[in-house]
Amino acid sequence: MERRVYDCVLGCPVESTLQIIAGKWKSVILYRLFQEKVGRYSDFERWLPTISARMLARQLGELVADGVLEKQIYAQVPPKTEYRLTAFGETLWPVISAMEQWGRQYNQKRAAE
Amino acid sequence: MERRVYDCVLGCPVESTLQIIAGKWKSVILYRLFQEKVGRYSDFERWLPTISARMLARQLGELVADGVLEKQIYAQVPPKTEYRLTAFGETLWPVISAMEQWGRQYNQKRAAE
DNA sequence: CGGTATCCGGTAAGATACTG
DNA sequence: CAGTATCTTACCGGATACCG
Repeated sequence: MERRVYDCVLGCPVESTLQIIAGKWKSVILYRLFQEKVGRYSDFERWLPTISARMLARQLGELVADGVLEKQIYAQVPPKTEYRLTAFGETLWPVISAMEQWGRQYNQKRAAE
Repeated sequence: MERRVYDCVLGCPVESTLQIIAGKWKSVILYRLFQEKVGRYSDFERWLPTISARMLARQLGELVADGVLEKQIYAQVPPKTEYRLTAFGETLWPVISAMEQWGRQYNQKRAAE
């Protein structure tokens, strides 16, 4: 597994959180999973149309490695995998929710200018 | 002014928020300002001992450009500047607060392992 | 004191091709 | 369908030197 975006150098709690959700797509992946509960690889490709296969696999893998997502593999042909939030991942809801509400306000403010 | 870390490509609210607070040091800068209310350049150098002068100036500048911080310059020798949150910046508190609480939990979990 | 200017390396992120 | 492998690019962030 490759490394994540930011190392935590100051021990500040906000830094630790950013370490998990930073990465160009992770916050959106999490946001969609909070809405949809479960997502397959091809679902994410639809939800994030401009992401590359490599980045999607990496960001999902890092979230799994961090214990935020779990991956369920069905041993069948054609293959099928499902990603969902772990109980630990669910605890991120206050963070994602706050980010969503603030971002909504911000988008409106930008649109009004 | 140089560009920020992530462009918002999907229009997702969480993305917009990440656009503002992403950057290796921004969340910590904001967190400290919520605690201290006001910070001078040299204060940040103490609070973030490992940041380079260039990065400190850049991250502060981007936060000012985004309307989150305001910069007050005193025309005197030696020069003196103060940074504080704008009213708009204050609205980020729910986000930073949620990140701080979650990060605290996470750090404890890591420490217990 | 509070910054800029310049140069540069590491790595996040992208494009494309291929596979069990 | 759900990914890897490989190569390449972009740019974030660091080091150093200098300035009003």
